[in-house]
Amino acid sequence: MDDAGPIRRRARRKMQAVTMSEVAAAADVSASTVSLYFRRPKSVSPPAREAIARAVAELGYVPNLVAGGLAAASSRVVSLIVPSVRNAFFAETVSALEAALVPHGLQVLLGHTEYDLAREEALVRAALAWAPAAIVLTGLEHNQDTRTLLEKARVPIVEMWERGAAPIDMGVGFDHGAVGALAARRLIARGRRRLVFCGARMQEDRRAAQRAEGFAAAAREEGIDAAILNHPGPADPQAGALLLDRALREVPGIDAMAASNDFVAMGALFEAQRRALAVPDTLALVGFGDLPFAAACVPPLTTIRPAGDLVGREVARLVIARIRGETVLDRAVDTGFVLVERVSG
Amino acid sequence: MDDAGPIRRRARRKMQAVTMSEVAAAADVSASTVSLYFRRPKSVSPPAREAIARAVAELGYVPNLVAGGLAAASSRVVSLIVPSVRNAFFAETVSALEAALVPHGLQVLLGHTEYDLAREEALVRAALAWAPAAIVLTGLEHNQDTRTLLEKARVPIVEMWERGAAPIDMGVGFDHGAVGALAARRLIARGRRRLVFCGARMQEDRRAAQRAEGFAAAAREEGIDAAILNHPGPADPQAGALLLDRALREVPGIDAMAASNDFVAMGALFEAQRRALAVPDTLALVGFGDLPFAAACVPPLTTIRPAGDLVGREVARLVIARIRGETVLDRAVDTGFVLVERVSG
DNA sequence: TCGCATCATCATAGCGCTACGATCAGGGAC
DNA sequence: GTCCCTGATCGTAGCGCTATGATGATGCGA
Repeated sequence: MDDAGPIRRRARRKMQAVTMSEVAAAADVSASTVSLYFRRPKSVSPPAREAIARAVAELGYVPNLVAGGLAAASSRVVSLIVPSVRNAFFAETVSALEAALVPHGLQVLLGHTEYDLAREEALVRAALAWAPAAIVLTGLEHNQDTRTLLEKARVPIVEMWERGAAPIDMGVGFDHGAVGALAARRLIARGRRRLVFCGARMQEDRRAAQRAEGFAAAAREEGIDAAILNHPGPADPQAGALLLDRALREVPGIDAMAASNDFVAMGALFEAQRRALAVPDTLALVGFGDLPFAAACVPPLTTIRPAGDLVGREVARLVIARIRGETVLDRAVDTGFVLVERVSG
Repeated sequence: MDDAGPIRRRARRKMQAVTMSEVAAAADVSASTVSLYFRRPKSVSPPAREAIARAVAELGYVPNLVAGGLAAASSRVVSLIVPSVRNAFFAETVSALEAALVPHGLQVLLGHTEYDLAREEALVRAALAWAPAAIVLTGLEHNQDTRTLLEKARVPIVEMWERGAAPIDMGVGFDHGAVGALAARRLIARGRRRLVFCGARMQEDRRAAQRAEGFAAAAREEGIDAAILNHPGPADPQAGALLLDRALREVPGIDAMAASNDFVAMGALFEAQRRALAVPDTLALVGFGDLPFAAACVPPLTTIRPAGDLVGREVARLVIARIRGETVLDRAVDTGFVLVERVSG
């Protein structure tokens, strides 16, 4: 019952220079028409369209997507969660994905898990707070809380860079076990019998571990007992050098090595060169990634190329289709990989 | 005068599962208190705090930052614009910056210019639409429209990875000309006289061009006329191989080469190996970046290390200080660089 | 006892936009 | 002329939150 009467309140600070209604006033139309002009220009008559365009240009109007997102109950943001952009694979995917989304007016909100599932959960929580148009994350393994959060969210979700178990919503990736198997079969077909898989950070990088397992399993099928060596640090050339050194000591008669990625392979290549160990004659070497330097190495590196940019583009395709309300039939896209036969192995 | 009367409207679709007022109801406090709980927990009494925490956990409440951003006239987003995350330097910076911002509840909105100033302008426009807490972009060179947009925006702005002209607002980076000069002086001090700078994409990558110019200028001071070679494609090892090939043909008697980055240097190293050209005896080689493989090369690569992660951390420091309303005295931070003396040059 | 801080809590008015439904003009079909 | 359809435009009611200032409750010195 406290009808307080005409209390004067201090004017609230204005958030932005030019608002939509100011544009509307300048163009002599209503705010609704200006809004429509941005969302469906074709529904606005040419004269009004022109007047609004002129007003927008003159006033330097920039639409406020925060307000738009709130009103529309969904923002034009795609939340992207990867282990690390310092990893060349994810950098490529992030780049391709962003490039494919921008033409559709979508922007990328980026987060890094550093291979930590708890951090992933925090990032998913933060992502959800933005009412994103979609959430893209890496891999099929998540915390139970993360899963629950994602399942409850009525948002398109894409899990990428892995294939196997059913995705929560949609998936884009390939079978890492098959990559490892391909490397093993390649080396065996070339007459190698003492195989080692050298990986880095496999205690965290589950996909690298899958490649290692696929490698060992395929070797076993051929009656060969392949060794798996892990370096706990980052997957860089130094790890490759260290791993080759260990392999040489721990696996007598080693004649072939597969690396969990091309940087590791390159490190092994350099280490072999330092030891005057002939590649591929004495030691055959297969990498993973076909990173830009693989072809330039001496000798050129045989490697398995996943389509990192294709992953990004396919993710974008699914996301855009879902935002448009189209039904997505292929909810689990296989982007595959190819063996790039060069000289090293 | 159309007092329309009690028109029934259809209920608007609810945007999210649990709202703040539902949490408030469950915790038996007002929505204001819940809001305060999230913004300044210490201003809420312990019993209320506990009740709210319980309600949040039970209902699985996730705050809506879109609404918060609108009401508070600024969002917890930092817009980050780089040429490309496929570039290892920027990947490192993006990674370090994101890691430093997340603990402060800030998220990164990422955009790639691909070295295109028009694209940069579009990205700045899109960034502004999010009322970001800050805008971080790469380099000091921008379109006139971009500059105007940024100057008008009342938002902290950091220009990174370059130093020279005054930044629009704040700057974090180093002098690329000095990097080139350091490379030249190093090679000359080691007795080299026929110098070449090999760069890639320098028609677009202005900072690489600055390194080239600094290199040539320092050589000139020593009475040496250094050549500059540019490869228009991406700065990868293939470019390095091509450039060394060209240098060998176009610069008779060449005895030293500086590369615009370590990938290019690595390509030159491999090309030298292919030609049985001794490094450093016949050809000295200096790179830029100290990327993870530089130390692992054969021979280990002498290179100049910029502090890519430091750039990210310093940017974060400035951004956070400004968001907190602190005065930033050092508006142009020099992150410097160091010569990493190894074997190649 | 009063007066005046201090602290915790609350009610309210937007932030700038979009979705919805209403309105209005113009154009056939009958 | 009437009816209905279509296309363009508009007014309004929120979206979920935060900033602001008001309201009580409590403590403390005088």
